[in-house]
Amino acid sequence: MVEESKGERTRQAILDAMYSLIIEQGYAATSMRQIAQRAGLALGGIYNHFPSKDDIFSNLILDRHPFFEILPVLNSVEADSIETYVRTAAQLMVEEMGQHPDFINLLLTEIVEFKGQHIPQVFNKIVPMVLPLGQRIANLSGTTRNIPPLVMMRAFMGMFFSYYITGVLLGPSMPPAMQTEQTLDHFVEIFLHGILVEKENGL
Amino acid sequence: MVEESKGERTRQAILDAMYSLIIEQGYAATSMRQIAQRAGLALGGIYNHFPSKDDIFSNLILDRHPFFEILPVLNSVEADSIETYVRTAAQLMVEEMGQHPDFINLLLTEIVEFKGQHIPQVFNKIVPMVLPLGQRIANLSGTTRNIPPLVMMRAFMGMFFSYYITGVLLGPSMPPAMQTEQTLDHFVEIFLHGILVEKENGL
DNA sequence: ACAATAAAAACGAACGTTCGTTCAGGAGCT
DNA sequence: AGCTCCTGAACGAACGTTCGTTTTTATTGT
Repeated sequence: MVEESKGERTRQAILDAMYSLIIEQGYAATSMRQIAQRAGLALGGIYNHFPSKDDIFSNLILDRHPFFEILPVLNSVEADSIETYVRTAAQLMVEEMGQHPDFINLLLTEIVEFKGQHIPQVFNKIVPMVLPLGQRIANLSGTTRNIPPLVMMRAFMGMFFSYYITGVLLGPSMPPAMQTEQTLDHFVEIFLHGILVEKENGL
Repeated sequence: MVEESKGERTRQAILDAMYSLIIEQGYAATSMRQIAQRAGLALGGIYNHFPSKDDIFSNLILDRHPFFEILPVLNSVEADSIETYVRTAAQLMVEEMGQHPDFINLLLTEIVEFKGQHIPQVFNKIVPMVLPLGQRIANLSGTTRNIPPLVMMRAFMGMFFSYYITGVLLGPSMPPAMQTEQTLDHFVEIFLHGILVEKENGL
C-alpha cells in the first residue's frame, strides 16, 4: 500500500522526533540520545540517515518551516473585495497560528541557534507561493493606495504576526487595555484605514 | 573617585562578557570558561558573584533588555501632531535598532532558551514607561479612530519592529519590490491612513 | 599613620556528567 | 551472498560546578 521504504520511514521518524523535542525543550537541550529513543532506534542508527545533528535540523527547517503552513491558508481565502479579504485572512492567520503555538519555536530556533543561515533557502521556496497571491489580491475590487502589493503583504504579515506573538508572549502581563476581544479588529481597522480620521469637510 | 567597589566592577565585567559572547555565538555555545576569560578572571571566580550560568543571564536580561533602549527614544520625540509624531518615531525607532543590530539576539535568546520566563518581570518595568507615553500621544492634535491608545502603541511597535527584523533577516533574499528606500514610508502611510483609499463621493 | 584582622574576591585543578560521533559486529531481507 | 539498517559500547572533548587554598581589599584598633 504505502510506497515508503523502511529507510524513509525511519528518516521521517527522526525528523518527527527532533521536531517535537525542539518544541518541548529547544535545540541545544535536545540530545541525539533523546532523538534516537523517541524515533525508536539506537543512538548509532541515526547516523545511517543523517551525518550530524545540525544536518537533521537543516532538513527539518527546509521541510517544515512554519510559513509553509501559513501561506496556503492565506491562499485559500475567498473574497470579492480587498476589505473582506483582509478581514478574513487576518482572522484565519491568527487562528492557524493559534492551533500550532509550537511551530514558532522552530522559526526562532533557526534564527538564534543558526543565525538565520537557512533563511535564504526557505525564502526562495516561499517567494513563488507569495507572488501569485499578491497578484490575486491586486485584482480584487477596492481602491488601494499607491503601494506595491508585496509591501502591503509584508506589512500584513508583520502586523498580524506581531499581534499573535505579543499575545502569546506578553499575554497575561499586558494591561487590560492592550488586549481585549476587539484588539484584532482594531488591528484590521488600522491596516485598512489607518489610525487617523481624515477630516471630511473641515468642521 | 568612583564609588564602585571591586566586586561590583567584576560583576559588571561578567555581565559585559556574557552579553558580547551571546551576541557573537548564542547562549548555549557560550561557556563559563569563555566568560571568565573575557571578564578577566579565573573560572571559579565567577561563582563568587553569580550562583549559576542561568543566573547571569537572568540579571543580564533584567538590566539590559533591548526595550529599555527603545522606549526612551520614543519618549524623546517632540511633535505637535500625531502624524508628525508617528513619522518621526518610526524613523527613529528603526534607526535606533539599526545601530544595535545585536541586541535583538538577547530578546530572542530569552524566548528560545528560557521560554520567555523573564517576560513578566521585564514587562512590569516597561509598563510604567509606556503608560505616560500613551498619555502624551493622546494629547497631540489630530483626530484618531476610536481605538485604545495602548492598542495603537502595540500596533505601532509591532509594525515597525517587524519592518526592521524582516529587513535584517530576509534582506538580501527579498524580491526588490519588497524592499526599497520608500518601504518605510509606505509602512508609515499604512499605519496612518490604511491601505484603502476611501471613496470621496462615489464616482 | 600603621599594623592586625576579618571579609571578599580570585585562583585553578579536579569532579562527575553529558555531549556528538565512531565503529565493529549482528539482524533481516532479497 | 550481499545489502540495508540497526545495535550499543566506547571515545575524547567539553561542559557547569565545587572546593581547598591563596591573594587582595576593606575595616578596625591603636
